Amino acid sequence: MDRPRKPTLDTVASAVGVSRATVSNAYNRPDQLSAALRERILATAAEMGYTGPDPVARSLATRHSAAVGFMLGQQLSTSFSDPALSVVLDGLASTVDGHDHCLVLMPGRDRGGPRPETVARAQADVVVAYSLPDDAPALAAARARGLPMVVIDQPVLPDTARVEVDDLGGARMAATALRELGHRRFGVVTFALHPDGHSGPVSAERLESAPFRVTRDRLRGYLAVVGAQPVWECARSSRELGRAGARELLSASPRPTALLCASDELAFGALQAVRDLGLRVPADVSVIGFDDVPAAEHADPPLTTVRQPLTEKGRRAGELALRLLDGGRPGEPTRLPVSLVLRDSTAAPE
Amino acid sequence: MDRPRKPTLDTVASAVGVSRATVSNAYNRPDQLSAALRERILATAAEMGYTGPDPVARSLATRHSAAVGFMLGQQLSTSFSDPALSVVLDGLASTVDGHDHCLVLMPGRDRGGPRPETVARAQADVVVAYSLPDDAPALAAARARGLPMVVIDQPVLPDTARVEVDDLGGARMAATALRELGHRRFGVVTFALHPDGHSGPVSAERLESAPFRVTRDRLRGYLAVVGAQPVWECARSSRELGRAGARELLSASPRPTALLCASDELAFGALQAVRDLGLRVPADVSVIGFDDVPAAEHADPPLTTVRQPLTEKGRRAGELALRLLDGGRPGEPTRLPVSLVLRDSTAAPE
DNA sequence: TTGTAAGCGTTATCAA
DNA sequence: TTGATAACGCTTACAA
Repeated sequence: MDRPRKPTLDTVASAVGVSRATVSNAYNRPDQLSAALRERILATAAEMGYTGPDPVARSLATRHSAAVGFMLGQQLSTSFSDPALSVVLDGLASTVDGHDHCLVLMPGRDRGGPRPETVARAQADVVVAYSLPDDAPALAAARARGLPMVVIDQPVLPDTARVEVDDLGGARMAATALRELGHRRFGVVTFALHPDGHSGPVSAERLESAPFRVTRDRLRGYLAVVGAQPVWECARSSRELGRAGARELLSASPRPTALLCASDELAFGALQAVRDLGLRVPADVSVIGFDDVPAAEHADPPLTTVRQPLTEKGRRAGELALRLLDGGRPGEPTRLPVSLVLRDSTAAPE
Repeated sequence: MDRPRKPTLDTVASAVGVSRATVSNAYNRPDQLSAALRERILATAAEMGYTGPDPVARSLATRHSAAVGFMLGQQLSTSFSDPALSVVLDGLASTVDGHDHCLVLMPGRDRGGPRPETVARAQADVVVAYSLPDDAPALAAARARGLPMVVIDQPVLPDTARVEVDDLGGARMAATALRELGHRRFGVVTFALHPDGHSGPVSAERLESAPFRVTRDRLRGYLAVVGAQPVWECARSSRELGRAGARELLSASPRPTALLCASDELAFGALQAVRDLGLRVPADVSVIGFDDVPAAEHADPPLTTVRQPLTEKGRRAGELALRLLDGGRPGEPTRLPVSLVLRDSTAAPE
């Protein structure tokens, strides 16, 4: 079988007996040629099985690809499984969707982010980076390419648009509420401070050198209020790891009366850990989360947590991305408010 | 300011004093030149701010872009908010991630799928279609481009790889279980049969002409067992719509003793609707779902549902996509098993 | 080990 | 309204 070479603009052009430019115009600038000719071109094209300009060639010529890239510090699949992240992406997607751009999710991980080669190859006109460590190679790669960038949460980079939240203040608020209820012995469960897969207790030194700004701030916020207290780091923000971490913290004696978690996912695990030990929330142990993901209010008991406007965060990032695409300047960082949502997982210690 | 034209292979080549091909080799085939020369080239490149071959130009020359496209019948943001879909995408993403391909999510909606123009422009080597109506223009567009395609759930198309599940059998199983418990009066809550945004009661004619195979099969499965019973269609698979639909069905008299839902999301809404009316699940009304999303077992009460292996579905689709990418043949459809998971939302009628 | 030359399939500018 | 012609930036035989 003689492989039937795919028709191109040229093929169609010579079939119709016009120039390539004219065929191009038939697709891109209908007003540049007579309706009759255009009709004829389109008909012949259809007949030949030509589906219109090749997207890659077009992108090469126009130098843009109508796509928004997205890079994150975890596995690609986290985009769909982490509740907080997926709400952010929901917001981002709805913005991008409305403007008919594709959303390009980049794979891979190298010290907390896609590999630089991946970034160098990704077909996108702008990228949004989600909570990458300050030193992620992916960041350098994106900059080097000169890709406009919007950064969610971190890091702070010159010439990038930014959307962020007051993690420090939120954490402080949460810890303060607990202290005012009378709690004095705390345990803190956090997700990764460093992209090294470590799980376990956290030293002050490890905390201070952490490249994940968000984690660092939430932790600092907690500790600023409650003083030096045991901290357990989980490699990822997952229920399972939170459960294990909380169990470790709860095995200390005297036992902490309150658990401060860096995310709702971890808090859900902590809730489970308390039950595992035959204890009750909040009678024996108070648990507080961070994010206010949709599941927080349906947890058992409903989770007290620090709310950040996740959908809005994604939406804003999307708007900024589109603006950069149009040649706009990054402008001042967008700072979204946080607030404490009191539910039933917290109470005064007995 | 004189806009500093971005350096290209050519620029670098002449700066180093070699040919363009050699610079290209320095990046793509390190073994084709001496280490020393390569070193020199890379150094000069770095110095000039050249970040390596432009991805679009490279794609044009090689005719592939290391990206897997994904198209679905709902808004882009559903990818992150629909529990069943996001688990499927989780599986797909983890496969794609491991092979260092980008995942390109296509936006837009036109009769249940991205607009054909969008598909024509998307930069991907293969596309995965998720539960698109048989007549979605997006499908034709993808075919026309000659993009290899893997179809999840539907439609059945020649020359495409396929992953599917026995929706009909699963629904039948669920309905049978309820009948055997003694239920005789049912209500059925379904998501869209047609991509027209309609919500309300469903006629037999509307059911039979439905272009959404999955919906049709689940419904047929239910009705085959329970006979002609009232069906309420929701425009989307959402808790809110499920709640409203269930409320309608429950207002009939005599009241149905069991609600058959086409998805867990709808079932969660139905659970709520039963409570809204001051009734109890399962004492007054039994509720059954479909999918077995993670939240099903944590629902109140834990939801009886038809399990389909969602993660596996995505993972298989990913593997098929990668195989097609390597020039493989579509092969036989992959059919994944379903099973009934009995939890606490079903019981014998009083 | 390096270079030459012919693509890859478009868009865009400007003249006819 | 249409057509030359020159980009766009790269890969890859094949020849040197």
